Amino acid sequence: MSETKHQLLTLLSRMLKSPPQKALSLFTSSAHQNLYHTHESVSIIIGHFLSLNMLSQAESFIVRLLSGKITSPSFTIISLLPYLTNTSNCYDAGRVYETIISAHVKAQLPVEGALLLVNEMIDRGFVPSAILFNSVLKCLVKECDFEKAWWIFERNKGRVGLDAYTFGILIKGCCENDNLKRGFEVLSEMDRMGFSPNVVVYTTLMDGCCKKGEFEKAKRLFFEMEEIGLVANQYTYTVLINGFFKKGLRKDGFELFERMKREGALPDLHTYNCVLNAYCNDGEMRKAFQLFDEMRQRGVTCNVVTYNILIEGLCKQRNVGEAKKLVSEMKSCGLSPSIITYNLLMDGYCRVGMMDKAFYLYNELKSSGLSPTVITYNVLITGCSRSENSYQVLDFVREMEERGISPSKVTYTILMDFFARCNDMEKALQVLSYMKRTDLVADVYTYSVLIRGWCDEGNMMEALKLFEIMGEMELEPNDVIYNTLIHGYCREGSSYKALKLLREMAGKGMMPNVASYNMTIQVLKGDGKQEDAQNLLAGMLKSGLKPSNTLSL
DNA sequence: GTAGGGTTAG
Repeated sequence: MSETKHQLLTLLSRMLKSPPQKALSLFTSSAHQNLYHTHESVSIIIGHFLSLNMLSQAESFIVRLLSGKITSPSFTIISLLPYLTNTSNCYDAGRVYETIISAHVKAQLPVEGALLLVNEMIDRGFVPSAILFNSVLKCLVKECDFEKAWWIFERNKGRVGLDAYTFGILIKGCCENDNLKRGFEVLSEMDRMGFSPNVVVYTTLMDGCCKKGEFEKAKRLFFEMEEIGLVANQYTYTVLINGFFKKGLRKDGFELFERMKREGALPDLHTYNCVLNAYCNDGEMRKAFQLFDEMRQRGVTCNVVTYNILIEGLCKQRNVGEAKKLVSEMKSCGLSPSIITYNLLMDGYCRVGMMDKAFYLYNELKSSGLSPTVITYNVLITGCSRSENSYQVLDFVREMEERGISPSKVTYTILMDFFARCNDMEKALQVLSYMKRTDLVADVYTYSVLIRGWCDEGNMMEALKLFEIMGEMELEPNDVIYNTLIHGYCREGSSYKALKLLREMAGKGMMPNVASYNMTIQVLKGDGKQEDAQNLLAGMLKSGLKPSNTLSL
């Protein structure tokens, strides 16, 4: 008999005679001696725990096994299972399954393994608890495999434990997968199956409605929820308030915030951050700071996000000095600036042309242990490309790639914009073809940059080609693109082409800018098309725009 | 301890 085999047998017999904790320590210390463990030795430990109803110990032991911290990683729990659940063992096989599956989920192993075990468990006539089933469902939804989660639910809903959480997880999944309709179906299904929806379920679905811009549906859910006697909590209000603000419904957002306070649902950190963000986006910094005081007076502790919101507001107003002071303030409150804080402040400095300060912060963030992100580089590259530091643009591209950060669609667009502004459309298009070789797809912003480039060069043929490609790709051109093309056509004196685009954009409900109107009217006049010019002027006045002073008819 | 809300770049 080999030396190690002898050691193992000795160990096994000692473990069998010892109480669980002692057995475990014997096992753990043996793991350092390069002993090759077998299913028997591992199952003795787990069996000890299970037979003494020490489920959490068994579970944490299995988690350690699964993460390869106890024995070789090739030791899979699934191969252990037959030893634990065979008929000669006294353990409750259902409980063994629950313990192992739960450990599997906690160890964040691929969910397929857990699913396999759930199915096996069901096939052997055991009923997974709601807690267990939910945790597996949640994993599937998290891994963006919602269809699979749905299928598992549909297939097993009569054979597993279910509760309100199950439906909450499914509704969240529906919303994240852009399937609001099915979210509502889950809510009815829940009712049909005899489970009462709770505030969380309603809140989740309301959040989904808001994110899809379906405010009427969200409001209806809110009323429905109150009708069945459920009381909205901080989450419910915050979801709605944030939803309103995100869609520009400022008045509704502020009204709901006041109502929330009246109803006694105390706004918390998230709520205040939402409302603060709304003020900052409106440039209402005075009101933002009043609210900042209010939240602190009410004992709500602000966090890094709160400061980031205020810092962004100040930076967007070009008040980087005050923003910098807030960073010092947050530090003195014991809050460490996050990478977002740095990105915001660097962006602020870039916007006011203080590139040296931005570079200084870039070095500071690196030495503070934070890692620059693709956004960090996008900020710096944009800053360089629009300042005297344009020679540094490619240095930062190189640096980000050296750090293993892949350029995003935004990075490529910034670079296209940079070359287009240098009147180097050849390079700009090279960037586009480079981007297409990755799996990134050009969007409206990308095309607007290139179209503006061609228009600035006076090459309307190429600009129009890109405009047509956008149509083929079913990308809806925005007002920036229309205005750019209109300017281009006016510059080359093509009054009717400009007029056609003006009408096209108005037909799509977009508002041409004043310059587009002014230029088109002037070019029409130059072409002797007085009637068209007059009509356009009338249309312009009707939509509330003021013609420029230089316009004489 | 199994479900819900807030911040950055073109």
